[in-house]
Parts: sequence; C-alpha cells; structure tokens
Amino acid sequence: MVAVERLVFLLDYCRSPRYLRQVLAQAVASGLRRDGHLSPKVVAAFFESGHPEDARRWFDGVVFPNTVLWNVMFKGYTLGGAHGNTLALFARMRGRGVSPNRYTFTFVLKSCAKIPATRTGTAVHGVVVKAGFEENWFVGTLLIDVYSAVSEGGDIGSARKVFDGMPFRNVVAWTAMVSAYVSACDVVSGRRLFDSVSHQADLVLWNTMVSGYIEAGNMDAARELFDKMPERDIMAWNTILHGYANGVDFEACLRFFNEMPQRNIFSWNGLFGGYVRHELFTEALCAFNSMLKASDIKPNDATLVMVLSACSKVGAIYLGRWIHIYAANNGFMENLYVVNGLIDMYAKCGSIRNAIELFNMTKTKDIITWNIIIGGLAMHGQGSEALNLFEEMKVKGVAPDGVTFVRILFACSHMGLVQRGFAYFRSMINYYSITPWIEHYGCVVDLLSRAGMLDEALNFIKKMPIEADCVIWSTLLGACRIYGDIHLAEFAVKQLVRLQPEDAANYVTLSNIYGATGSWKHFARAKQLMKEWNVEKSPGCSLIEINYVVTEFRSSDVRHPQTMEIYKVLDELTALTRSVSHYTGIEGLCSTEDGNS
DNA sequence: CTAGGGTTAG
Repeated sequence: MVAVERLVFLLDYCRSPRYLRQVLAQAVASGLRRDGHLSPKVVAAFFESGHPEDARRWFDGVVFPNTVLWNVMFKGYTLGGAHGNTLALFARMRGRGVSPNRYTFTFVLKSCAKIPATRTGTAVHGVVVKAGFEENWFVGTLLIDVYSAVSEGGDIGSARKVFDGMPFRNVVAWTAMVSAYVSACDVVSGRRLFDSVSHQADLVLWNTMVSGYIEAGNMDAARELFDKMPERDIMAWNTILHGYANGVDFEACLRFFNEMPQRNIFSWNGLFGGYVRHELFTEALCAFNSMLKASDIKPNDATLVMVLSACSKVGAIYLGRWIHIYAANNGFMENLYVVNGLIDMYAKCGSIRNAIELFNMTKTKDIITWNIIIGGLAMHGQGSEALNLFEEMKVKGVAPDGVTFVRILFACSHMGLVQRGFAYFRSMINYYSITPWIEHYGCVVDLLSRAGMLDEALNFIKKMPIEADCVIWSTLLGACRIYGDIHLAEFAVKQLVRLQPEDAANYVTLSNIYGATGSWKHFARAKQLMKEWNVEKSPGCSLIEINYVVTEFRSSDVRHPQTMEIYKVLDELTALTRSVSHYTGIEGLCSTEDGNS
C-alpha cells in the first residue's frame, strides 16, 4: 500500500516524461500493474506527457480494466484527436460487458461528433438510454452536438428531439441548440430560440449567435447583434474582426481593429489573416513588424503560419529565416503547421536546398508536407526528384490527393514525360478514385501541348467532361506560339476572347505570335484591337528582397532612387553573361513578354 | 474520468 501511495504522489507531482519512466519502472518492478487506483493515473500521465503509445501499452497490460481506466483511455484519445481509437475502444468495452458511468459518454460522444456517422451516433445514443444517463445534463448537450454533426448537414430534427426531451435546459444546452441550427444553415430558427432565452443569455451564447450570422454571410446582422450585446469581451470583438477580415469590406476590418478597446494575439491574427486573404502581403509583414515593436504580445503558431505564407508570396526570405529561428527557440518546431509553412517558404523563396533539409529533418509528415516538397522540387526543375519522392510517399502508405496529382502532372509535363504523366492521370482516377479537377485536365493539356502534340491536346480539350477555362486555352496558346501553329493559335485566342474579352494578355500573346512569324500586318491588327477595345496590359513585375526590404521592379523601371547604380551593375552582368557562351537555346521562342517570371 | 465561443499550412 505504501508503494502505491508513493507512486500516486509521484504521478501527481512529477509529470515530466523522464520522471514518469522512472516511476513506472518502479511500478512494474513492484508488480503493481493491475492496481485499479494506480493504472488510471499512470495512463493519464502518459497521455498528458504526449505518449499515447505508452498509455496504450500499459492499458493492454491490465487484465480487467475498470470503468475509470476505460474513461481515461477515452479522454486521452479524444483530446489527442484520435477519435477512431476512442470509438473502437468503446465498442470493445461494450463487448467486454463493462458498465459505463456518467463520465464515460462525454468523450465518447465528443468523438462521435468528430466522426459524423449517423450509425455510430444513434448506436451510442442507444447505449446512453440503456445505461440510464439520458437525463444527464452533460450527456444531453453532447447528444445535440452529435446529431448536429452527423453527415450531410446534420440531423437537426433528432437534435431538437434530444433538446426537448431534456428535463432541464440551461444556457449551455441553448448554446448547443443554437449552434446546431446555425450549422444546419437555419439562422432564423437559431435566432428564434436565442430570442426566447436572451434575457438569460451569457457571453458565449451571444457570441454563438453573432458568429452564426457571420457563418451565414450576414455581416450586417452580426454587427447589429454585437452592438446590442449588454457586455462584450475580447472574444466578442475578435469574432466581429474575423468576420470583417474574411468579408469584402477590408477597410471595415482595419477600422474595427483600431477601435478595439483591447487586443490579444487572436486579434492580431485576425488582422494578418485579413491582409493575406486580400493579398496585401507586404502590409501583412509590416503589421507583423509593428506587433512585435509596439506590443508585448507574442506570436503563436497561427501567426507564424500566416506570416510565413505572406513571406512566400513576396519572397521575403530574410524574415522567413528569422521566423525559423524564432520558431526553433520557442518550441514551435513540434507544430506541423509551422514546419510546413517553413518548408513552403523556403521552396517558394527560391531556397529549395533549405526546404529539402528541413523536410528531411521532419519526422512526422502529413500529406501537406509531401505536397509542398513535391511541388517545390517540380517548380525548381527537379522533376525527377519530385517523382522519386512521390513514389517514396506511396511506399510509406501516404495516399496522394488531388493536389499531389496536380504537382505530379506538372512535373511530368515539364520533363516531357507524356506516357508516364498519362499513367499517373489514370491511376489517380482508377486507383485513388479522385475525380479530376479542371486543374488536372489543364495539366494534361499542358503535357500534350509542351510535347508538341497540339492536335491531341485540342482533341483532349473537346473530350473533357467540363468546359475548358481560360487557363487551359492559354496553355494551348502558349504551345502554339512555341510550335508556330498560327491557325490553332487563332482558334485558342477566339476562345480566350470569348471567356475574358477584357484581358490584354490574350492580345499580347497573339500579337507576339504574329510578330515571331513575321506576320506584321496581323501584329499591327492585334495591337489595334487592343487600342480599340480599350484593353490595357498592366506591366508584369518582379519582387526582390535586399536587406529585409522587398522592392518591386518592372521592365525598364526607373523608379528606384539608385536606378543608375543598378543599371550599371546590370550592364556589367549582362556583358559577363554574353562573354560566357553557355546557352545555345531557343531564346526567340521561350522569352517572356512581360518579365513576370 | 464530465458539457457551450477564436485564428493557421499545400
């Protein structure tokens, strides 16, 4: 007995993983594995220190787990997101005839809500009734969540039935029901219920109703309700802020952010998210900078992910590296969101070597990690490495998704691997049961076009089950230019003009094709068309980061204060390039017309 | 061993 008490004490006070192992070594040595009091503590400690496998091993060693031990297993799995494990284990508990208690259903029902299968939900509901916990407040609230989450829009009728059947309903139950209505796209019923209890509503219920309007896309109603709130906490302010950030009126987001009485990291993240969503990447980075300077609010994982995404968009690799160091020093390298963001940042900022390095160092990878590195390699012209990693990922049991195949097909088309590309395209449909997106069709068109199989490409476009978009016609047009097929080019331009008559790029490309083939009369005609139809080609631009400053530049740009120096260096470099004749390419065919590369 | 509200990657 003394030994058990000592162990329980140690488990309660010494939760560091290293200590835990020592304590457990003692426990095993003392033959205490079956102790009904100790085992739940041990298993809970394993889960809390992030070792679910150890928890499971211990649990499996217990011959007759008591209800508390089963419950601790459910809690560990559910809180760790392993909902399938919770449900599988619950089925086993039933099979073994162990009685649930009033704590059992909280985590089992939570997992049911996360795996929205009507069958399991109703089955567990049946167990609840049989075990006599139907009138339990906690269970009732959770059952509403379960029915509201059930596949295909939720079973709002069953949710309401549970709600009406509850002997007592408190503000938590109302909130669950209101949010069930909202996720069933019925804000009106949600509002009706809200109004009937609004005199007893608390901050959570108010906020649920406000965000319900935001989810329904009704920002005005959300704001109106927010203004009516008897009191507002920072979460309420942040809810509206996020609504504005994701909406069309981004100015309102900025105004609201400035008006807020207090801000936390979620407020700043809402601002960053708004900037990124509206493609104001440099502004996002400036805002991040001012957060670091003007407040003592620290970034969290979501902050880093969004800022990294902005870095990748403008090529801000210095800031990206700074975030890498910050992440490493603040324990964020355990977070796959952050690591994925870093890998993508390196790849998009041109440092594929750093991307690969980090990829190789990352032990737990998900489909997104694989997609990032495969896409990054393909973009950097390392298509065969991309394909190798694709094969490796499949061997490791990671199933590719639609995004993977877009990148794989991209790699194939850039390497001229027509047959292999088609084989992948077929395996995507037949083996992985992925219905092709327009992007996949576009890649196949690119695959054929780049290989010069223009007729086949046109044939493919005609046979596609969905109508070709302007991306696909542009792809074909680009290939027509390379292979000098004026006839097909004119056809493609016709389609493009039909789809987007105001886009100048179409006319530019056509005029360039005429120009390249010496049809100067047609060239002039295309230019004239542009003038007549008042289409203006906005100049393409590039971005470069030097000493933490990202600068935009265009062809023949003279906006920079150091323009003279820059052109001097550029001329020297050009001269140097010409002096070394290493390139015997097809410049005339491959040069870009807008410097947007 | 128990219930309700917030942001994030390809």
